[in-house]
Amino acid sequence: MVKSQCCEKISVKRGVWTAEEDAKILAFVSKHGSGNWTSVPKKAGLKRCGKSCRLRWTNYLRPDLKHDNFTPQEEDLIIKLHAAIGSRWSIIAQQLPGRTDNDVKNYWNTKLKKKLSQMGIDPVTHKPFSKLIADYGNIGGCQKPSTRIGPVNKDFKNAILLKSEPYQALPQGFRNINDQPELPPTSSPPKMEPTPNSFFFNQSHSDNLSMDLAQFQSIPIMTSASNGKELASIFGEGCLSKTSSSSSSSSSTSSTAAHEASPIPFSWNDFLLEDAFAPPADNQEQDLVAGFLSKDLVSQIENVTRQSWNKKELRSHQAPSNDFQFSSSPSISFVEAMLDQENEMFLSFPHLMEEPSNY
DNA sequence: AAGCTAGACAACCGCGTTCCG
DNA sequence: TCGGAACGCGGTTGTCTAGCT
Repeated sequence: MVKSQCCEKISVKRGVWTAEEDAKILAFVSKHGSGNWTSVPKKAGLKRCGKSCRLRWTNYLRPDLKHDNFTPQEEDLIIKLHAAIGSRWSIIAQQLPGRTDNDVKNYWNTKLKKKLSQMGIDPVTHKPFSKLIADYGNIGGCQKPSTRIGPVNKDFKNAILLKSEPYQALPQGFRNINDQPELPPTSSPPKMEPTPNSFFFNQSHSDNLSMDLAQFQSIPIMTSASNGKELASIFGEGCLSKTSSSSSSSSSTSSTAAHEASPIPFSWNDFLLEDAFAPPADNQEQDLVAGFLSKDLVSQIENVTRQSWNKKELRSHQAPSNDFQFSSSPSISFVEAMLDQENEMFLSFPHLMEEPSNY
């Protein structure tokens, strides 16, 4: 395997850090500050590459880091942010003081994904597995399964296997937190339809908005970063404190403090993406929701989604983004609409696609 | 007691972006 | 403007440990 560039030049130590090495890093940083990590190993007398030193510092040694367990409030925030922006761990971590992106990522991969799966929620899309099963069933009617349906999410598969008793499978304490009935059975899916016929987050669609995470990530956020209300409205109100502080100050700290000051039991249904897109009940509630997010986060999410969108446009050579729409009927499911969109791309750029569609 | 397994988390890797000469 | 170095990020792998057989 090819080693990273900085580690090719000299023979460097790898693996677990010793207390002596940590002490050298700490002593060096306290004296010279962090930065210019490539020179740190030499100056600090370490046989590590600079990149490794930087990681050790940022992920473990920084004095402002918390090393205790994640609180339920932090869990709550991680899941909601993941539902909104996906695996942008660094952005999520910025909303959790004392936590690193690595911490958040590891916690998600080892704990939260599992918990959501046990709840019958797909941790990738934040939709109930029952809905995904229904969508796959719909696809089966018009697709060639061997060619058009991608690999099913591992958690999805696991959850199907667990589907017989998903709720009962939860630990006792977890059930107490939730205190929600089991997710709707396949026969009575949640209100998910119809699919919006545009990539734009159009207010006119908000009543029946149902979006996949990937779709959301592609959306250039059309709201004002100065208030963030529309963006904030994607979050459910279940875990928000009614005594939330003003929306001008940030953030996770204030929201966490608000949680602690006036705990309101959150609903795991909040983490279903379609619920997250449901509009707040009224303006007052919208204000409360807006207070949930810091301005920094709102603008960061804006930037991320904008960049994502710009890249998408460049790659696809599409017309301006507001012309980029599903051609499908709004009455079909989102998955079908995505497949339609993919099919259009197949037809437009057959030379770029390995597997042209026949339908 | 030994071997196995799963969970937790630290560390690494590769790639994209930013910075700077 | 360009190219290389540094940095940041997300995904993946490695290591340690506790619990179970």
